[in-house]
Amino acid sequence: MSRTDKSPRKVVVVDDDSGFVTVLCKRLEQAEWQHVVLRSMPPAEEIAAMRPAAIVVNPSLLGAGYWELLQTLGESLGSVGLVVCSEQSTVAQRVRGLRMGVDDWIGKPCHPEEVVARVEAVTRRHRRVEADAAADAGPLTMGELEFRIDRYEVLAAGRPVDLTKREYELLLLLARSDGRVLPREDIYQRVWGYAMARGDRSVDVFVRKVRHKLEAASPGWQYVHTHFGIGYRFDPEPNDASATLSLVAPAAVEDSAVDTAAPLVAQ
Amino acid sequence: MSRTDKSPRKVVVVDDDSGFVTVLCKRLEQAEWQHVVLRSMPPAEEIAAMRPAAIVVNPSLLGAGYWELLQTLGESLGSVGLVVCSEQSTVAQRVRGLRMGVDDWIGKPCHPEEVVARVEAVTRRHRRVEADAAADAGPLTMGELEFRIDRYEVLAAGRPVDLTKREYELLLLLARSDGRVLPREDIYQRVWGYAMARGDRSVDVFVRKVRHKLEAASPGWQYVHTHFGIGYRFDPEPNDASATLSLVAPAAVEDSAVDTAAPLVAQ
DNA sequence: CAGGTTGTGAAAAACCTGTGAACGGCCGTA
DNA sequence: TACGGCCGTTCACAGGTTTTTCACAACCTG
Repeated sequence: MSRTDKSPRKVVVVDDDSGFVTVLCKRLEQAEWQHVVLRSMPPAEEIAAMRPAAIVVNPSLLGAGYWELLQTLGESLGSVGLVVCSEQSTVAQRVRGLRMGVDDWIGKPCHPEEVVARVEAVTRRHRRVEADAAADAGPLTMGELEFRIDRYEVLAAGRPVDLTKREYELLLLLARSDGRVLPREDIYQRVWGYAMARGDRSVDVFVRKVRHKLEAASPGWQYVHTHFGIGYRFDPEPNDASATLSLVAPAAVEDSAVDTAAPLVAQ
Repeated sequence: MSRTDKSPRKVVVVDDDSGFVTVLCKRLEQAEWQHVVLRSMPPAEEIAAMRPAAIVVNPSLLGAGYWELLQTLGESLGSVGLVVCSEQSTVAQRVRGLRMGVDDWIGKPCHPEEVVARVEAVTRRHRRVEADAAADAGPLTMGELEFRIDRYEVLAAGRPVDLTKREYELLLLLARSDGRVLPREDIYQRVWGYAMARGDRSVDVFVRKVRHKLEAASPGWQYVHTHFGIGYRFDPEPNDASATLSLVAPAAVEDSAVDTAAPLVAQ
């Protein structure tokens, strides 16, 4: 599958290793990638606003909130490829990063050509429609909720909802998934950063806590929906009479149409 | 009846380095991956038939047709993740491989945990791309049915059909098989994830449930057809009016036979 | 018509999720 | 150092839902 040239490929490089950056940029130009170089880490939304196909980031610039930032990046970027290029790293760090949403992790020293190739591998087959991505610039609002991502806070009808960090991360992950059903394992993997053990109920418990707080802060709305045997889905729904009825109606399927020729069903 | 199979994730490992394979398998088990180990490279179709989420391959087993094979793999596998795990490699080899469709290239020695994490990263990305593609391409519709894959949901004439996970998977499998007859054993294997025991009637029972729900949600259509002695086939067919009416008012059959041209599509 | 196959309904078994509460680690304060 | 509050984890149980299993009826095919 050949590239569509009409949509210019763009990559954001976040690194302050100027030697590396210089060489990498040269290669990127040869490979016809637009590139933006940042010497320090801006908020994730700012990067998202540039709509790159991928990001190459040196985690040493992420400072204290290292993992949180990686995670935020992974979540908020959606289909944007996330490549980490670090000075040195342990297996454990790489594993954790990969589990939290990093698409590829390269250790320096590395050949810039390989970085380009890995960026391309990560972005291959991505042809995201520009239109629907345009939404995430401002503060994200859904139902009565408003997410202030830069402040780690959620407002319900204007009042702050008091969420712990995990609760916030869980809710944000769900909310950003645009109505998709997220399997428990995926949720765990992305919020906790490592694989979920069999029988772990943490996700359920946190969903309960989040639901409880949301119900208190924004009564009359249902946000988190359960998909039996799979996981959860975020979708703000005002609950009123009609919603109640729709829960009853499907049960009535027992119905008449099936009575075709069943006279013998004694009992 | 050990019901251990919770996650249908499967990975095929093609390598003859038994030490490595042993350790890797242990990790895969911990991470709850089904895995198949092959000591030599079978034809690509054979691998595709196993429907893994990813393949880990040691390119030294590819023999002469090295690159061709990698390419063939990359192409024929479609959405299957392709991870190369090689003894040693040059930058040029890795770059070439990545450009040809390899999703990640790991050099030995490597920590098996990292291999697992990379496999997971690759499959996660693939799933994400697929979900995006599904969302972009619009939902799959057949007859009155509309499949919303990212929501694990089926709509009949616009209204959601309340299917359980298995029911949904069964229906989706049938619907995707594009009119082919699927033997019971195949259906079972692909939906349940392991071989069907002799005399097991689960598939029949679920076909019945699905039929019942579809009949309630989309009357006037037949979707699942029985092939005696073999299995089932999906094919949306509007019932003609005579059949429908004969259940209710047999006397009117003669008159209504003319209606066959425009059966119940509207609305 | 015989013999295996499939449809059907219902009951039993297995499984999942919601829920409340207890436990232990962590941290800031007294 | 002791104390108390906050958080995340774990557990057990209740209440539902789903899946499996069974027995029998209806059906197809040769």
